[in-house]
Amino acid sequence: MSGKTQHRVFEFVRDRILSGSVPTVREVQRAMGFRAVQSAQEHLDALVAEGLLEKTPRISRGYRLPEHHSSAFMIPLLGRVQAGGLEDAVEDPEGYIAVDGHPSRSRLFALKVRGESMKNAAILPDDIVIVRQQSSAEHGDIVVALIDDQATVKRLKVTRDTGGSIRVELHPENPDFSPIIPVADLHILGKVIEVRRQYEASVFYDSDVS
Amino acid sequence: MSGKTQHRVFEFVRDRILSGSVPTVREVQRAMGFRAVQSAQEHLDALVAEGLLEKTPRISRGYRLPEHHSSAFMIPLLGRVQAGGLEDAVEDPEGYIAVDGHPSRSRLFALKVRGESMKNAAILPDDIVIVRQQSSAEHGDIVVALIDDQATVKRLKVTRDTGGSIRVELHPENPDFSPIIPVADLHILGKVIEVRRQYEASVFYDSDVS
DNA sequence: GAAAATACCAGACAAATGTCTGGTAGTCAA
DNA sequence: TTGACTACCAGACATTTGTCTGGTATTTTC
Repeated sequence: MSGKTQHRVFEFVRDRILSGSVPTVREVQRAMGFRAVQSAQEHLDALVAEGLLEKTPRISRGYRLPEHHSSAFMIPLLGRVQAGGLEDAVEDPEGYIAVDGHPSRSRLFALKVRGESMKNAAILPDDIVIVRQQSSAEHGDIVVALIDDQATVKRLKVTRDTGGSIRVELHPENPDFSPIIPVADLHILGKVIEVRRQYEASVFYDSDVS
Repeated sequence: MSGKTQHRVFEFVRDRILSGSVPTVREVQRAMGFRAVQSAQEHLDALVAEGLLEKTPRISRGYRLPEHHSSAFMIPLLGRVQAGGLEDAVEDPEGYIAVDGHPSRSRLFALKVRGESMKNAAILPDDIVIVRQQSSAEHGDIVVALIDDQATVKRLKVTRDTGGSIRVELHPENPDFSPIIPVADLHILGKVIEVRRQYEASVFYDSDVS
């Protein structure tokens, strides 16, 4: 980054892109207080030349952050996921959350965990799991599956019984719950690739305190 | 959502917005195969009227997803935090991660957890904690404190002993570890407000499998 | 000191873009 | 049949926006 103004331009553009609205050249101009469009344009060109920004020529708001600098984007936080799969649920998300560092941009969604069945895998109620959409998974993956018309988070186990036939089970990570052996078809919605838990609003209670 | 075409328009626009590039009216037109701009415009107007989209009039690519007011931004992921506090560590972050929904933009940083001392609080080694910088905290908060020139994540407990004097302890959430009762000054770096764990790269091993 | 580089400004033009008016064809209910 | 409604089309216009040419100071480099 050459100069100080350059840096300010970059910060402005990066913040705008991260917040979801790419600025126009003239918006950069105004934000920096330039009286000429060209001043902003030149800084932007310089940033592109330095590899800090990327752009698509001639299309409005065509600036992007190179992959390694952000890859941040928003994915839907779904409410109820029930029979019928994701299509309906994606229709009506509870909100959106920012993720980064994941390649499969479009096939991600987030879900709030219900119940304590994955407690021993350090996944608690109200945690948010980020899920990559896929219809199959491997042994050991934590997956979101549709059981009894309800989305549930479980560990997938694929074993081979004495007869040599393959056996698929969904294991909770909590001794109080029993494994689920799907009789019919197992509908896997996706694989959990990240877990998040926010403490901010939560209230901690400790009986030791008077 | 009125009709089927409406639905396709919404899906197209939503996917484009989530992937970071808001489409223009004419891009919607072309994607849908309309021969008139107005056809796309009307569908977009309808979606706005239904509350599925929001827009800023007269500005290009001015469509947004509702409740998308979440301003995502990047915070530094720190490497070693040692004596001397945060200042030095923030200088040289290992990288940046995207967060959203938190108000205190500038006073956030992220840290990778080492050790299993918070296992029973569902915080595992290599988890990433997002920390709000503050020098004091309340009973029950999970905090990052500087112990022996090393940043550590613990539960803060403030109790009152029989004499009535206040007693501050840092509790691990793992029976294999002992509580820390700081003799001298306790240097709190901040409060943990979020925990994240990524599974993507991790390898799950289960001895049941041949 | 001259040449090059930096950092900005003024003004313009063509394309992209949001928006408008006024159509047609089909469906559905009264 | 009529009228309302939906879904689309044709064409146009005013801004917005990316891009360009040509300028002026100031600083840096040789």
